[in-house]
Amino acid sequence: MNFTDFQYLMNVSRQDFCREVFDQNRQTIRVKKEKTVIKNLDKIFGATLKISNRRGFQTMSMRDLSLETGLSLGALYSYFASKDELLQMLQQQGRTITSRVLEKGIEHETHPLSKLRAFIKTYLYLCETMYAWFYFSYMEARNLNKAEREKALSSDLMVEEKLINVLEQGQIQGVFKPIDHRLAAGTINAMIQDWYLKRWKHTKMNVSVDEYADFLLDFIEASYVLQKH
Amino acid sequence: MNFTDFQYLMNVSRQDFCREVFDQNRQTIRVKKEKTVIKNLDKIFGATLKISNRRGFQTMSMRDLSLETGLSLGALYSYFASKDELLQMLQQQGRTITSRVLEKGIEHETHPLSKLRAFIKTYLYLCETMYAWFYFSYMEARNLNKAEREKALSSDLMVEEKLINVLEQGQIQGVFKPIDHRLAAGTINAMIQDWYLKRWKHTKMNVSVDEYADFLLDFIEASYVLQKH
DNA sequence: GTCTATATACGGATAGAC
DNA sequence: GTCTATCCGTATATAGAC
Repeated sequence: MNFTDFQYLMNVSRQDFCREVFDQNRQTIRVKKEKTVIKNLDKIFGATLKISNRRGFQTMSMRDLSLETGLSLGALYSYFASKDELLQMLQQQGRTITSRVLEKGIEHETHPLSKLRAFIKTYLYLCETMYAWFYFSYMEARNLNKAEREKALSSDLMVEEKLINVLEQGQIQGVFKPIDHRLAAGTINAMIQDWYLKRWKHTKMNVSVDEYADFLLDFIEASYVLQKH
Repeated sequence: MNFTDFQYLMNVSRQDFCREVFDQNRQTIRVKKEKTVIKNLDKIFGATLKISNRRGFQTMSMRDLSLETGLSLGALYSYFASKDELLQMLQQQGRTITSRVLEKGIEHETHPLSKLRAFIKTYLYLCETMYAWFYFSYMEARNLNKAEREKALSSDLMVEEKLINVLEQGQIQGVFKPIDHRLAAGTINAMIQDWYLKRWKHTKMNVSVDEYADFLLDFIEASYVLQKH
């Protein structure tokens, strides 16, 4: 699987993303026409990610958002009750997609090494597809209220748990070395997250997501794999 | 070398830190008595890091800072001309120390593998000693003005350049495998930065900085070292 | 050197017209 | 559905007393 295959398989379109948000927030969104809601939510989310990833969510004023989306302040507030709720809508939706796609990405693999490879590629490709969201989510986690912050943390841990399972199963089957799987999963996660955290650097270095994936896999396999298959 | 040795060697005392800031900012700091300045700068920096690392620098109001330091708004503004200048003072000083300590940490090593080990340990120990600053610097880089942001980026790149040099030299001498050193340095940097970026997780996992250092070294050496010495 | 009081601007959010 | 106008709280920064 390469990045093009992934995009075709997953089809994480922005329209679907917005339709789901609409379904889950019908009580707070005062606008009723689906087509209008999807069109404007798409604008709002895009603009929020764009402005926030440059200067931070707190620094983005509602007037900034109004200017960027072309919607007035009043119109914006018919899609969410508060700026904080906008943040929560964005977070929730990203988490749902992440969990769903990661599960889907490894479900058909049986051999530990194939599972590890599929996991890393799927995760990395997902980060690439939704890089603006991942960056946003990482950097704004601090600004969430307690309940939402807990959700963000456990979402990050959930990803690592999936990876720990793959590594543990692999060790039991004699494919991976007996190392500290929690630390291993943590460092692998860190390297993947670096893909979007240092995006400017990777762009400047002219590294594609597939090159980065191959590099990581070689690196990790050289350390963890006991016998090549 | 372990963490205790490092702390003794470097002796990065907060007092020295503040004295240097004072020397470099005599034109903006209106208070003249050195003892007073050092005492209060120490309070101010500590409080800024404490509050900002929980809720972000933008979100921290000058009133918050006043409350936490026990200094009035007026008093605070006799140590810097604006909130933005406070940010710059903090950034500048951390960068200076980082550069100085990293250089010192590897200068006596000659063998590539010893150099790599010394570099990783020194860097990691430095992150541990000044974890609040490193976290702050990473998360607040976006809030800097263009000139200051450039400095922050090039400081991060400087660290990676040092590492690339070590890896390249090692490859020439036949100790390390011929891999992409830029990507390698980047991922190693990412794993080290994860130490402070996910501090809550490492605390919860009860991993010491020495255990983390040993894990990283084993991991990296298993991938990069051609022949063990 | 530090304080209190305040000038001034900008933030999120809402009311009510269209 | 979307707009404009506005309320009201809080932000940074400063002036001037002590």
